[in-house]
Amino acid sequence: MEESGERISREEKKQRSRRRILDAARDVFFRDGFMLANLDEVAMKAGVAKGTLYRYFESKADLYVAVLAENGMAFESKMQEAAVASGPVLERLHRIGEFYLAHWIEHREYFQIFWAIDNQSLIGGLPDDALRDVSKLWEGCLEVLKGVLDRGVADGELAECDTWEVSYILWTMANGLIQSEFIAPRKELRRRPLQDVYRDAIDTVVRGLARNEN
Amino acid sequence: MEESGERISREEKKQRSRRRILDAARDVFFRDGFMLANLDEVAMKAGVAKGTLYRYFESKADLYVAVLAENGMAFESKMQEAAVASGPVLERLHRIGEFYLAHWIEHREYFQIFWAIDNQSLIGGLPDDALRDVSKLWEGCLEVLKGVLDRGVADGELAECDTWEVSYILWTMANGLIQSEFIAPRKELRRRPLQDVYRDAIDTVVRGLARNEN
Amino acid sequence: MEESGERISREEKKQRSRRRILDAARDVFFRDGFMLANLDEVAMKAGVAKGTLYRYFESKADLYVAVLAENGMAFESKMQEAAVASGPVLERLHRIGEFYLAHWIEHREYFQIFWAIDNQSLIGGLPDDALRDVSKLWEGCLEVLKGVLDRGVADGELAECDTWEVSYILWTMANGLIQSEFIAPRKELRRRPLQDVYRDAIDTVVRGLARNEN
Amino acid sequence: MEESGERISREEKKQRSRRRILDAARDVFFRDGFMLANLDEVAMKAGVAKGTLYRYFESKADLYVAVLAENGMAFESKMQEAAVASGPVLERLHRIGEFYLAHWIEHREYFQIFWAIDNQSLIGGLPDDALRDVSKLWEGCLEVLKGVLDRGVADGELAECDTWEVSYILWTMANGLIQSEFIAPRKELRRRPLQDVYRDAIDTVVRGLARNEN
DNA sequence: TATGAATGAGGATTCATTCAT
DNA sequence: TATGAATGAATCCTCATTCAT
Repeated sequence: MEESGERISREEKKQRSRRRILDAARDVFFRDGFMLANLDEVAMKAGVAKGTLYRYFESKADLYVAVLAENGMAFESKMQEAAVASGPVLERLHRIGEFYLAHWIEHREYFQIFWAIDNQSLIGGLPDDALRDVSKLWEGCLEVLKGVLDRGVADGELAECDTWEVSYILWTMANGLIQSEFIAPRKELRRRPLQDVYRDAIDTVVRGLARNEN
Repeated sequence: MEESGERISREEKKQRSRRRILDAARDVFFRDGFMLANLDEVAMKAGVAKGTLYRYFESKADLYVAVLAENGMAFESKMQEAAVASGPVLERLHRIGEFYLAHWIEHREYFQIFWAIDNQSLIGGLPDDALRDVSKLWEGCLEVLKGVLDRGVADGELAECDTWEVSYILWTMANGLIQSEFIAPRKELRRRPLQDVYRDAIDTVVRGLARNEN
Repeated sequence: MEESGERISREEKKQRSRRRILDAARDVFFRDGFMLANLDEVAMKAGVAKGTLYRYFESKADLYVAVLAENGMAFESKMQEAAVASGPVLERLHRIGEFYLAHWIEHREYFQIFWAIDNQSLIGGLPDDALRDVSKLWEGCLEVLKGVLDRGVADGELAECDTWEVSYILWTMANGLIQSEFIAPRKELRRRPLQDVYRDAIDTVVRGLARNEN
Repeated sequence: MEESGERISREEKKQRSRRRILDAARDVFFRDGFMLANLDEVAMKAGVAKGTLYRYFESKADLYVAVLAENGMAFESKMQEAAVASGPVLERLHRIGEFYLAHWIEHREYFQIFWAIDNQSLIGGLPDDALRDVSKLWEGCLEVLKGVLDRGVADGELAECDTWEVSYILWTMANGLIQSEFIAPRKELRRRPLQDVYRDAIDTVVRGLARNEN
């Protein structure tokens, strides 16, 4: 019992340290960017010694990737949830869109990085794993969308169309909207909530598809 | 006479140096990104001494901004051209879209940077001027689009609609498409030329607007 | 009874741990050298925790010295053996030489270290004890040689000579030969076994002494 | 004129800096060894900034190699000189031996390092070039010795013998003697100058060869 | 005006050692 | 007694910027 209690206590402490390091790293990385981020500060904010970082993460890049991966995993599981629900196609698309925008606007820093991570020239020095993971993340989104559209076409709710391409357009539009949210001056030009704009955009596209059929 | 000739020759020399520095800087910045770019290499490629860089540009960031600004100006003047032309609304939108995609895919590095420049966490250390300039650039695009749509509505070619928002959607869609072009694995999922996809997207949206009206 | 049994078992365990640590340390120290050797790896290879090392050895240097001392003791006892045997001087010198070369070529890493240990500029940070121990080791060799030579002179087998100096030369020659064995490219220049070369060298020197007398 | 004067002054300054860095590096490397040597101290002793070191040498190892190479080159040219001279074989061998011992005892730190450099485990982290250079240096010595012996045999001054092997023995003996000089306690056992011991050793070996022939 | 040598602050990483459990 | 998490000093190297020539 005592032994077990001891072990748990140590393990707990370890987990807490890891957590604090990740949190501190997230703050510093998002404020200063990968290159400018200073591990001294991360350690200080996490309340651990500099060397302790290296017991948990092999390198600065590794720590960065860990920060990103955490969000990626959270995103994926929530995305699956949002997609699983049943209902009419439009409604399902709205729901997915709502989640998608909400998630990335809440975690805007992650979006920026995921979105730009492929552009090696902006970051540089990141391990290839990170790139691959991010690519897969986007691919998953497209597949979810296509699944919904395919179902809609099969059910006769949607006009026949190239579901890959429509997924692509919808996804692309969402990303463009989110990104626009982060470009400071743009916001003033838009008076409606982003989610409403996207909802209308979805409707417009779907209507466009329907009409195309006629 | 001689003095004037000499002065001109000096001025020419200066311009040529500036040109070579900018070209070298562009190459290096785009290959390595702002943070990783090395001014030693820029100087070498430009065929000038390192110290000479500082006679033309105040700092690394200043040089970077100069590189970006050059492209920004070129883009703006060409964008105006593409927009000025007359014709039916759809055709004008197609033309603008074609130019927009073509330009940014040709200058993909600029797009990446313009698109992400406000994300401090990716770059950091850039002067505010750069950010403002880029914002204005995007604003100009939206205004051009809105002008075309307003005209279309006024002429009865287009259904009544919130032209700001439609501009926003169209612009957003284009940006998303371009960005997607740069995410390696995405390309394989799209079998049609990007420009065709965007053309259809425009049509779909416009059709959606028309049908919305009914 | 039980207590005693337990104590023995504990003692045994301790000895086994010590043994495993020394073995692991030897491997790592010889592969990477004192400075580059990593105690993490030593602990891992020994199958104990890092902290445990410090229950057996006070410091990295202390562990290193222990590794060296072990070989030193083995060498000394075998050297005594090789020298004790009787027979004509030449034969005894041959036998000692054979053992000397064989031992150090088998334990080349030890030789390298013993040979260079006083060169602070190569290692550095080692305690003075180590240096003293090694010096004594070499001194012992010289004394053994001198003993044999003195006996040879006393028996009339050898010409009168400065036995210190001849010991010195013979010892020096052996060391040079062994060292040369470890310098990669040298090996190709020598077509005969090292032991044969040394045997001839001994003969040559002894012949030289004899002739000198004449 | 002025321009040229300027250029020389700069060049001079550069050479002086290089010189000071090498000198400081030699002192520190020889006192602390490669691994323990601190470039901060080197810079300080050289009276330059830390970064300046890297304008002259690519890395710590590169600087170390430069220090060694300087001595290597000096040795080689002097060795050639010592060997070129004419005279009876014995006399030439004595002269070479005298130079060899004198040089390495004067530059004892170099000897230690050259001698042990092949033993990666003592140093570690040195570029392969260094190793190759050092090997060549020793090879050169052997070739010089063999040249002299071959000539002696050809002239009938020396008995027929395997000149490779005799070179090897003579060289080996010299190295052993020099090394013994650096093992602290040994020195007290030898009352005659090292050079005299070696001279006698050469004589003994050559006499041994002659007698062997008979 | 152009040069390029010199600068030095700044940061990631390692690892022997300690100590609470 | 054994553990292994935590420590933090130590150090190499980079590179934007300056300034004497």
